Amino acid sequence: MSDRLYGRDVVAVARSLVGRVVRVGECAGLIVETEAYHETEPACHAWAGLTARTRTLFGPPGRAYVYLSYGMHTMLNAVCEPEGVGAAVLIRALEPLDGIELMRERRRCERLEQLCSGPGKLTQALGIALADDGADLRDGRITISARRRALPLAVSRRIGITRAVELPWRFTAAGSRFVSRR
DNA sequence: CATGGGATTGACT
DNA sequence: GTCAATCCCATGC
Repeated sequence: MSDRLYGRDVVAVARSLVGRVVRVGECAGLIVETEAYHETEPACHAWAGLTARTRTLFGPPGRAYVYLSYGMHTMLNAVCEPEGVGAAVLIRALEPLDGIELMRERRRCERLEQLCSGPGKLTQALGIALADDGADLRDGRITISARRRALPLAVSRRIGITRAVELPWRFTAAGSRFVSRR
């Protein structure tokens, strides 16, 4: 089941995840922005091969790959492609749905548009930590819905990277006010 | 073993 | 627009 959704081309999965719902406890949000990363391009952590940090990336699909960015922000990814291939979809922004007051407290931010409008923001809002690395996204603490809302998709280049910048592997819900950058 | 650069964010000029 | 916070880890001597 999770193999059918995640164990295939990472770019297709990145497109497919826009419009699904991420839920952690009472908090939930609609995915409005994703990016694909694959071991064959140098922006991907798997580019350097299997290391302690990227062990989860090369593992079975449908798990959470959670890592620390800039020493302070945790990033949530969904591991994709067959086991042994290093690839994942970075969840970059959510439209808040449930548990909004709790997310406001965690983020110390009132504005709905800014609660989950970035990969570091949404993990803080949802309470996702490094300990969630490797968790199963189907029946673990973090879930991504099987159902998906059909949203008009916009394609663009990935943000915040210095290598393989030309790849059009960023997918956003067209016109959404909740994406990290327009 | 020392160094430097991030799949970022928020504060500040 | 610029910049620091903060730490993991890849790279190079």
